[in-house]
Amino acid sequence: MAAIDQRTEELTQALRTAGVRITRQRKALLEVVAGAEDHPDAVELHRRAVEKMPGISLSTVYRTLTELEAQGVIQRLQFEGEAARFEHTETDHHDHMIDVETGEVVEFRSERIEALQAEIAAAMGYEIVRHRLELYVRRKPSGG
Amino acid sequence: MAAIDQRTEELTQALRTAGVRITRQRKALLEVVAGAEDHPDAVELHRRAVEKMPGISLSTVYRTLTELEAQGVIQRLQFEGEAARFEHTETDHHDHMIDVETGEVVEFRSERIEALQAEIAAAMGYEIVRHRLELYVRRKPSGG
DNA sequence: CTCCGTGCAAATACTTTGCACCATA
DNA sequence: TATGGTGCAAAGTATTTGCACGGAG
Repeated sequence: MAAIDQRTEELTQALRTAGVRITRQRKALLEVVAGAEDHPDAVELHRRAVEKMPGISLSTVYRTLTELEAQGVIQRLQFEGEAARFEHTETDHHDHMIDVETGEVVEFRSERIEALQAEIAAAMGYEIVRHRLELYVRRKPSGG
Repeated sequence: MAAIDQRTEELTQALRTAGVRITRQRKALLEVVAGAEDHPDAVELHRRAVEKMPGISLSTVYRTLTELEAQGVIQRLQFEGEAARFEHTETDHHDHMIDVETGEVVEFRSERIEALQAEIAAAMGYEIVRHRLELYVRRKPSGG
């Protein structure tokens, strides 16, 4: 978990530099976010944050998530009919595949799709600001 | 508008066959849906339905939209940070491009992207149930 | 010591639901 | 006439906000 601590420290410094005050609550949430390998929603993040900083409120979690999103530390995901989920900003952009049976979320990236999207937008006189691609999938029978 | 009336009539028959009772409220909403060339939300659909059937309630609109979605007559769209919008099910599947400045929604379709998506899912052992692709775009300066 | 952040509760926005009455098939 | 649909108001979710107090810089 040393890697997470280091990542948290880096984020802390970067945020402080950006003029964001690092409170115990924010520290706790940063640790949770840096350590999350899944795609938790606000309530789940709050649940985890409470373990590190008892008493932290859900409002503070929401407020901090908004701030972290603005600072580019995390990204907000909005899947069909679900509460918003969050993920830390990776080095690379990626899209999501959601297993409709299990709810499992798999990340993927396709340069070809990215390129095609830009091409399509350009052909219609637009440039892409951001995009959202979600594949709702089911595990293949795969012969047995 | 004869085309819309005919489309409404077709839908009415299909729904009746599927065991869905056609009330004045549902008739009104069907007409509105069949005549909508844009992507209205529930409140806007209600506004339009009231003109055809004064007194129709928002709850009924929501309930009917859920029913129409289940029957495959319409599709629910969920863009970022907006209330759900609805569109009638076209012959062809398509994706959406949303102009972030104006809010305008443009439909598009790319066989190549569709094929790539299926390919990517297959490579990971999945088959696609449905997908969602949204391009949030901005009009290009285009040398002006 | 001064703001900015926090917890709390209330407000908000969208959507769903319980219930008594009404209308379609 | 027997369901199933409707309007209304109230409840439900997910998220945001006003306010007085508290802690980070």
